[in-house]
Amino acid sequence: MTMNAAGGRRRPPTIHDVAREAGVSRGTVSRVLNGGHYVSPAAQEAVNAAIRRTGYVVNRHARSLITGRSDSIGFLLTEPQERFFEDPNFNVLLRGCTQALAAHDVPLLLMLAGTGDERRRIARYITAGHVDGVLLVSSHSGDPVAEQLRAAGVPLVACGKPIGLGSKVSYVAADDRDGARDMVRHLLSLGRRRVGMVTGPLDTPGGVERLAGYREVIADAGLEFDERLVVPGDYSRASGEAGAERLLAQAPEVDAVFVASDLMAQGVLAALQRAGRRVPQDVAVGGFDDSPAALASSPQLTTIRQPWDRISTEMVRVLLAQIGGEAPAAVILPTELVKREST
Amino acid sequence: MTMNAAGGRRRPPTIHDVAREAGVSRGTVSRVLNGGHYVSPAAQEAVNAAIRRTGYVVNRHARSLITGRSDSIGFLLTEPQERFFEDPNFNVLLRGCTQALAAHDVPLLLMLAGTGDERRRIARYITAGHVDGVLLVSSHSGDPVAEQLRAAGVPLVACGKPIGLGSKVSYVAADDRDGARDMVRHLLSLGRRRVGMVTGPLDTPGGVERLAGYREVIADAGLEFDERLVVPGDYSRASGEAGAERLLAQAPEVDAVFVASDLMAQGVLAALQRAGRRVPQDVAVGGFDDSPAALASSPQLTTIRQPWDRISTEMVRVLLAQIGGEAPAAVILPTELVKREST
DNA sequence: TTCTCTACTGTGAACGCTCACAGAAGCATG
DNA sequence: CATGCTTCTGTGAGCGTTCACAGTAGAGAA
Repeated sequence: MTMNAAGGRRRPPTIHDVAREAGVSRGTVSRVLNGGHYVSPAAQEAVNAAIRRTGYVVNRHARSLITGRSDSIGFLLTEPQERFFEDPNFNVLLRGCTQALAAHDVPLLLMLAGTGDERRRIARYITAGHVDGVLLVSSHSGDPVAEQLRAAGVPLVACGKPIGLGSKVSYVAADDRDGARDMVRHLLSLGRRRVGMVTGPLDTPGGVERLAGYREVIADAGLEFDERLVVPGDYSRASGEAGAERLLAQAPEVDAVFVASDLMAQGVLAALQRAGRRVPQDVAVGGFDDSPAALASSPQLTTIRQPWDRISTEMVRVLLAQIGGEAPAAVILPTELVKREST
Repeated sequence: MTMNAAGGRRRPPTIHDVAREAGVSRGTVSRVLNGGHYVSPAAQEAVNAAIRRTGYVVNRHARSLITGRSDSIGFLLTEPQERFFEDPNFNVLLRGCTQALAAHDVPLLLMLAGTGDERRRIARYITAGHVDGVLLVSSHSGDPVAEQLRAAGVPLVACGKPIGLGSKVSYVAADDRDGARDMVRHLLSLGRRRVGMVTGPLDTPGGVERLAGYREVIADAGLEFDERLVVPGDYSRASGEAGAERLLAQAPEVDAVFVASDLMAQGVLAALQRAGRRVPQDVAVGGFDDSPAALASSPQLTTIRQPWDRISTEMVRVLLAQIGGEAPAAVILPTELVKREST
């Protein structure tokens, strides 16, 4: 147990070793490590060479102990676990954030809060200062963890506009309403006049906004809003399937459907197929997200692309800025209509 | 910047504060924190009360600095990113590991190594000792990162038997061969005699083993192995679709297909449907994984359940044991046949 | 009583780093 | 030649913990 255990690792070089190797003091090495201000080019070079020779890597624990920063951030998901399993958008977002953070050399701690116990544990962990900030995915309203973190003054950036939190919390979101408008306009431009909708959950901002966009365009086109054409969903595939069935029963004359997520749209496609409706000939179907599911389905889905790359990049940028002392910010990014086979 | 910045957080209580509050010394508090051996019940109680009163949470950085442990582990995914986006199994595994680690109060760092640069950065990060061990998902052979970590003596547990790494690396895997045998036996028991297969990638142990199980049962049943009935896949949905098309072209008399993953099976279902074959009447289809995709497809897939809960739990258990000094171990877990609509 | 053993407690040092401060050197200005 | 300024460098202290060690108190044995 002392010295090197079987197959053990040698004691890694410290800033001291580098200093000795470079013929300078600890302070100088530290300055080089932290931006190199007030360091002569000669010393700069000597230190860098010594770092390369020794294979030195900074000990983040020692650094954190004194700076009070942890130099790591948390990715907190408080969605119910089913959505996490089912929805590839989370993976895309997660990957984007990981990459964006990697560029800043900041590790990402994954925190999945399903049960209440987990929530409490994670909240304690975060408020104890073990992460400098939190990327939050929690679209439903009234999330107690989010509120607790906000109250504790933890830098926070939400994905999508959070409902119920004060306006003081940063968020990055796609322009849901505008995307919905684009899609419904597109469906109308195909000559469809009985355009239905399967909504997202209406306790989420995305769900509300996409429905609002639909209503606006229907009204602008001089069409009457028909309640029978709008059925509720919860973003899950199953709810899309059920929604389409209900839609067909309530309003069999429907000739197009705007579905508030690709995952639900998959369910809609399945239900339409079962009912013998051809897509897009009989019913045109438009999704939302441009998730991998949109390409995997057949026919491939026309959909609204959410700029996930930019969303993740912006979330990280805003969070790091906030950690650096800047004020909270809201960023809304444009969406894009992607035409494929289903319309 | 000194004292409390605007809206800032107060300096959290230290072990010192707790000691003073409890009327004992730092050492005693530390002992309570680390298991409570050689501490009188009275002191024990006083310390716990003081911790509760002060809201003390241990400073992990200070602890890590002296112990040399980071008390965190990495979840490293070196799969190509497409699979990560597409395959819900990763999410299930990730969630399982997160939960299992949470029970030990160990945070999980997510590391996604797509490009070569990312690989190098992550390898350096890990070998620098910033995590105590690594949960590895990298099913393809010849993974340079994995080999590097093994060589550096980093505790490592792979998900699935790693090809090409020395036998010194721990792994946890489902019994792929046995699962395949069960499925093919099941298909034969339905009276099918022209049983095809879409394999997984044959540079992965899972791919190899599932094919081996198929061959064994075909042979045991006194049937002849027919090359035309076996087509290669790579676990992706698209490859399942292509595989089924090829299978129908090569051996139109096929009356059952064992597909090496549920995701591919979704593709197979789509291709069969397009070709006008009814499932299961004309062709029975069996998948592998019991991923969420199996329930989402229609008809719902008969499949082989991989015990993901136990896999993740065991991975964490083995890894922690190894960090604690135990020798590497291999764990193979039984699978289970789940009958649904597709057979 | 005296000694030994066990159960428990306190104290200094150290982990590797950053930060504030004190100084040194070079150069221009009075 | 003193003075100030700028640029650079080294040093000591300290971040919050654990660990090894030294010690104390009480119980039981000699």
